[in-house]
Amino acid sequence: MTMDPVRPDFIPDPSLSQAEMEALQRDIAEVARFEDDLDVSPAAIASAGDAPDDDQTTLSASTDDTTNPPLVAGVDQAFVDDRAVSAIVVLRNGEVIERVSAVERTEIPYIPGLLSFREGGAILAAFAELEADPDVVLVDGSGRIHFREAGLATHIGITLDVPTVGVAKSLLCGAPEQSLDETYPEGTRIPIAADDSVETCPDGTVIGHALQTRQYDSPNRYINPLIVSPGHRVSASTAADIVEATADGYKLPEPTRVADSYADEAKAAVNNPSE
DNA sequence: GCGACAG
DNA sequence: ATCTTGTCGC
Repeated sequence: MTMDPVRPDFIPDPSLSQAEMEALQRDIAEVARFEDDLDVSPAAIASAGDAPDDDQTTLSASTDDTTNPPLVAGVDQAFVDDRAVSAIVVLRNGEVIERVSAVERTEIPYIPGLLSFREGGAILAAFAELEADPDVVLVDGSGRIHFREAGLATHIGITLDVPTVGVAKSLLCGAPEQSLDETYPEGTRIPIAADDSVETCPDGTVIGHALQTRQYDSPNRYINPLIVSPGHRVSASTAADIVEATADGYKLPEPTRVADSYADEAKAAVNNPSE
């Protein structure tokens, strides 16, 4: 029971023309669902260290959530020449229960807006090796915050029909409701609204948030917020809730951090076939 | 034409 | 993303 495409017709094909890629993204955006349709509540997601408790403070955690802790996966890529290394880790209660990786040749260069056609193949190859069935997947990059509302997280979510969240380190498009050049305290959420750069939905639609998962106490140093957006089957606010629930003292949520280091490890292995 | 642009 | 030394701060 591995994760294979449920919608083969949406698999990112790097041999398509740019116009065809964009057309495919519009089709994806039409079937993408930026509403909650997942089996877990953010409150039931425990980070490393805090195991589920039975007091009544975790209001939205159901009995089932406590019995079957949600599985949260993180995906990240590293590159070696013309090859992409995709790493996936699956966490339960903040602990890694599975990790897989795959290596695929990159067929096209990085083009803003078409990232899934460069990295998608390696990511899907890695998912085909995964045995766990994650409740939600954190993908490095944008989801709905995309020119055609079909960023990497959305593309992967639709192809595998799994709930996904896009976690990016910078803003691809859209208009923050407040300047992102200021220093904000931890927990700050700034809505990102669609503007003229998002051609598939009405201006003003909230397509994601800038989320300050970490911030320095006082110095003249500051940390930029993460850019979080729905991939598929998750709403903008829940996407932010999930990232906040999986953050554990660092800017990046744990699933993403762990996938990050695993990708580096897998990359080292590609450079050193001996190990 | 110019600017902007996840990883 | 990747190439990289030093440096600031807890």
